[in-house]
Amino acid sequence: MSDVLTGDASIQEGAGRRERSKAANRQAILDAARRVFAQLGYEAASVRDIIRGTDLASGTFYNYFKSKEEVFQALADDGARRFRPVLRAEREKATRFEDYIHGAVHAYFSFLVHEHATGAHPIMERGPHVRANTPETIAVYEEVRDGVTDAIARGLAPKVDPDFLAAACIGVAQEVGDVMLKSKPHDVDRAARFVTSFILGGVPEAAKA
Amino acid sequence: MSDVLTGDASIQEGAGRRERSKAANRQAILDAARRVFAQLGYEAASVRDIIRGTDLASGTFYNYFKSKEEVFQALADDGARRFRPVLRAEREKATRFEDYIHGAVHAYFSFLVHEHATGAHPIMERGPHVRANTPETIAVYEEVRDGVTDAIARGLAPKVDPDFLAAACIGVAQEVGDVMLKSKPHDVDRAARFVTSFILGGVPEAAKA
DNA sequence: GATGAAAGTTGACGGGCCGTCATAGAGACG
DNA sequence: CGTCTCTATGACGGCCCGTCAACTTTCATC
Repeated sequence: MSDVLTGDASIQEGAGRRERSKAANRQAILDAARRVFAQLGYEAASVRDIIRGTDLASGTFYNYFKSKEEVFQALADDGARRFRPVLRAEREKATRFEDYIHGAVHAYFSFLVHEHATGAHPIMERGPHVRANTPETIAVYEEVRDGVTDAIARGLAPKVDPDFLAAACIGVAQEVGDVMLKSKPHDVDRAARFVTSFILGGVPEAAKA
Repeated sequence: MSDVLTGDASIQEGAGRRERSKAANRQAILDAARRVFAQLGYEAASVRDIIRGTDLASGTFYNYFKSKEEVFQALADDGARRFRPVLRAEREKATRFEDYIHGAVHAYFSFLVHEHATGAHPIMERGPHVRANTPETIAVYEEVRDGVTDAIARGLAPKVDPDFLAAACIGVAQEVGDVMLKSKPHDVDRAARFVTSFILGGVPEAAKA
């Protein structure tokens, strides 16, 4: 039930009727938004489309979110918020740099496949592709950067510009992740091995430059 | 005048009045769109905003483009169309894999900095980040994949899944490119060295996996 | 040049979505 | 039960969308 990967954000039951309904409405909007974004794509979707996916009135939407963009960010934020602890756990679990990278990459790809299955699919095929830059998203970026900074400080990895390295790791993971999602069946292990090796090979070379 | 980097697409003069005006209008719309997207961001921009940036009437817009998205794609397409030959030239010029990678990466970063200076700046800071998937964009992707496939075939690089490798290269270049653009002054050489080393280190390792 | 067809431009129009707001209704609390 | 507060509602003015009939410009032909 409390699987980190699910976004159900199980509604807290111990509270007044008021608060429960509030949480339920918010969640209803988020759920509808996920469906609508998946179906029409972010661009084409309208606030009205989202609200029509619930049993709420149009005005109610604005009690919860300022705009379509804010809903999207909330969804992205949710994802990042669920994923970051996973990443951090990998960092703390690992004693070797290789284990950290592989753990993190593998976790990311598993996460990707899971989200992909949860109806986020068509959004990637349709129109301009859209990526959020929310606090939690940024936090994930920073978690990665801290991870590598930490590894360098502990002498597990050679001295490299952490900003570049974090960017490089994220870039490889994102793009290879996309390729993996486009080919079926999704071979998480193969992709993770590729990316891990690629990064681990790249780091010492980058350190020399 | 015929600098590959400029998007002026110098209007052909040897043609009827009709065609010249058509080309001029199209270009006017594209120019206005570039300005408007840069100023307001892609999301916030409206077709009306774009057309107001020209001396044309609203209806005229639709003689040239179906939608805001199509203009955006045309801009992306233009960029990709100008950049692809540069990439191909690097591929044909290079005799060693390292030279190809470095040439390509360096060219890409130079291109990035140039575009960045041409008012594409604020678009990256504002709202959800948007990336196109146009024929020419895809062609660039394929050019990269062909480049690495070719290198592998000629024995310049170890045997690796070309799709993964192309994705990895593009991912690293894109993300590190973003980081480079965010830090001033833009140190193209440093970023290019980093990415080149990273990739060249990663490839042989990835080949083992 | 004069002329008619073809191509292109224009801005007004119906329709839809936006975000707001006055109103109504549903909890909370004594 | 009364009252107060908080939330939901949907109608409203305003803006943008994409279309289209009317108009203007270009071009081929005589």
